[in-house]
Amino acid sequence: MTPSTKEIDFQTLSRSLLDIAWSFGPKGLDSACCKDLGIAEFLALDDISRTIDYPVHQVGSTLGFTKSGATRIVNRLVTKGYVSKRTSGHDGRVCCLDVTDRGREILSEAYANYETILRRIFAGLDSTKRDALRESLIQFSTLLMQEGSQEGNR
Amino acid sequence: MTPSTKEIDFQTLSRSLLDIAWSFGPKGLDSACCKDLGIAEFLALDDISRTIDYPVHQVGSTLGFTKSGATRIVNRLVTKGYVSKRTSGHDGRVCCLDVTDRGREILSEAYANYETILRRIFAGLDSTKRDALRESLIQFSTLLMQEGSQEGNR
DNA sequence: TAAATTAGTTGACGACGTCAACCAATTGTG
DNA sequence: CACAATTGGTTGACGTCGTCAACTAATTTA
Repeated sequence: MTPSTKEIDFQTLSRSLLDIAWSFGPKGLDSACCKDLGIAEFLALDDISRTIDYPVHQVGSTLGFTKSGATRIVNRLVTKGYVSKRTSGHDGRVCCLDVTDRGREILSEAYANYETILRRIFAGLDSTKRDALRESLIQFSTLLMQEGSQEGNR
Repeated sequence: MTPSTKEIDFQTLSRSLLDIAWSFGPKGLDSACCKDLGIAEFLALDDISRTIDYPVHQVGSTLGFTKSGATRIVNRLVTKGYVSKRTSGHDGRVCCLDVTDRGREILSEAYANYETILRRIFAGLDSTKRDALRESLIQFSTLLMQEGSQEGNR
């Protein structure tokens, strides 16, 4: 039986998305761009840098880790000097995370590395195509995040 | 200093791509769609299923693993019954990998799962937008793969 | 023909994240 | 108000994953 065109499209798309994911993973750009940070650590550090009073458990719930796993990730960031901890004034149980200056540097460097590579990837496109592609990727990411949020509410 | 618009765009794009990657990783769709396969195992299984006489070392070089790492991945697929091994007739050192019927079933199920989720993600878009987005994602994946190939040649 | 190279494997081990138990702080209930 | 229940974070034990280095066997090279 020959798959219908529609089915082939979704398989190609799925595989393409998986390839994209793999390319940004530990074997791909993550190791090239993020120095000594795994992708989970990088995302956690980025989130922490954008939010005031970011608690440990938020690392876990945002990225899908257990409390214990969140602690491990946070402790690695602290050990590396990219994040510091302090107790929340509002709740004595809560441990708030702040990005350090060094952490901000690391983030900047990583984003600069990603930019360099993305510019290279887009180099063969005219600016209209490039912008369209960029918008699409951001749109898809937004749709994915929304889908993930809805999944979480089930 | 206020970042220029251009810099913000690449940072947003980078973060979006990382979010996409994370969404397809072990904490995201991979666990939802691929049963007992990690993303590396899934990609290896998919590659093996598309190629005749796929050797173990190809698993390593395609996905960025050492020989040893490739052996581990392959052995896990064999243990799960999704891949079988045989010695190549052309070269007694080489171990050729074949996908089993069970392996094909697993791939089909996983792709069906991805399709279901992608349909849901695209549900709010009209078909023109949907097709454009789909094309863009496949295009970006292709560009990424090409970039990765050039990197490999350096 | 022997040395060098290649394909694949294996033991040891470090990195990562889960589970379960634990402690302390806070919230909820009677 | 006192106590039970819940929440935030940590820690030891442990399983999974992939690397390194050493090894064996097959093939290629000089």
